[in-house]
Amino acid sequence: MTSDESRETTGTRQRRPRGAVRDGLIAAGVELARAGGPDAVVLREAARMVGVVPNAAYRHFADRGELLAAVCAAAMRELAARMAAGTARVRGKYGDAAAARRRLHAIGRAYLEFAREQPGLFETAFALPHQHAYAAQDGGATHSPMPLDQLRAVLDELTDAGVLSKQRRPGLEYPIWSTVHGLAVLTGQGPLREVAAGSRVHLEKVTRTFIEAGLS
Amino acid sequence: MTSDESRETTGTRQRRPRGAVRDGLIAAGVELARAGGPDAVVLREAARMVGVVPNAAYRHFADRGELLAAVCAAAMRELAARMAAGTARVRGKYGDAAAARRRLHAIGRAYLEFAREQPGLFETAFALPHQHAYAAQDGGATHSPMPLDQLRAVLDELTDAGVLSKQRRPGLEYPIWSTVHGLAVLTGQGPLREVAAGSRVHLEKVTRTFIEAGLS
DNA sequence: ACTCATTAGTGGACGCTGTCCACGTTACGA
DNA sequence: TCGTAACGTGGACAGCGTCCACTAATGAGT
Repeated sequence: MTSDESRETTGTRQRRPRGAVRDGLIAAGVELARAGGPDAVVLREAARMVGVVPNAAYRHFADRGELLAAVCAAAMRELAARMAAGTARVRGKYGDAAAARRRLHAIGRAYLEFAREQPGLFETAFALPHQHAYAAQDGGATHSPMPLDQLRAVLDELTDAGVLSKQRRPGLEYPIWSTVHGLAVLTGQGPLREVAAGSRVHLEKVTRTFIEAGLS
Repeated sequence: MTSDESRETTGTRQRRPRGAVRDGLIAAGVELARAGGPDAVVLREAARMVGVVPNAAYRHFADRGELLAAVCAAAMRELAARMAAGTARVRGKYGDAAAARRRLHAIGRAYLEFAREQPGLFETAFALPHQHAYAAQDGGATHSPMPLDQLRAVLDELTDAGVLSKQRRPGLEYPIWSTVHGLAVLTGQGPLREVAAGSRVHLEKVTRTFIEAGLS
């Protein structure tokens, strides 16, 4: 009604600034994933949200899988940021045993919180299509380290603090990550989803005790 | 070529025995899931494999989700059967500490083996749509207990054998299941999928040590 | 400043999917 | 035996991912 004259004939309606459509598609995809998981990232809908015709997306992504890969990377970054924020809130300088323990707990708590509050994004973060590698698209912004690296850092600190013996340290990040991730998945969309509704704190406490037992 | 006369007009080509179409659709869905995970369970393709028109499926399932739910249940049953077979192979009578430990190990090993050898079915087993409950369709065949129940039984045996103290026992099935499931997911389709290719046995050994530490 | 190749967006189409409706046929209980 | 409910069919629709041909804006090189 206001200005319908700009696209009188055919061709381009109006050109967005450099990379705006690409970023917009990813942002739209993130919102779709937030609401409905990776399957909800539908190319046509994302294009609609950006205000562009579906085919325009093919100028920026080879196919839907490539768009989804970018959305997955963004979701993973949001998870990493959440974890980093969680550990940053813990006071106590590096090497203090109690503080290091609290940081490990904070990492796990942030992980589970994210999985619970943003189930769609959490699922999407791990739904990277097998074909499309991460593409390491560094947009200039400085990101938080990946979950595995953050966990490694805390475990190294626990070793330096003497809480964790050097003998037990190697490779310990894998079973610990597995435990927390498994709990997130099983209680999120998995078979424990009703169990978790009633006794979430109990599950978390048991898991925490279990992990701490695995340290020694 | 042989007998094309049976469906000269319109209507039913030929009627299958009672429940054959339903069972066939589930079986076809299982094969699709085996090859490509839950997203590969496409209603029309399953109907095609059974040799029936797509709409026939709607006489047996309300929608695709309900078919998928049945396929998920079948996949979960196959996983449970695999685990039961794994523990059944372990010799030693109930209450023997060493045998109980071996049974716990066998359960976890079977779980990870199934996830690795049948990634599509494994993913599908945990892809139960949120709307459709399990529907507990007991076809008369006797099934193995669900994974959680099998794990509980072994942990109870470990308690009876004195390996696991009664104090640590309550709720321990959850973190242990989480650990094994998390490892399966992360090394299967997750971020550890290349890591696992080279050092699978190492990951499993570290995880086993971690779980055994959590018992005491 | 003007040209011109590259880039970015449009319009239309195709095949595939899940799902609905109306119809005909078969089987089974009354 | 008959009628009714269960079962399978045919045709249709909208939405999806993707391909092709076309056009308008952009920016580099002269």
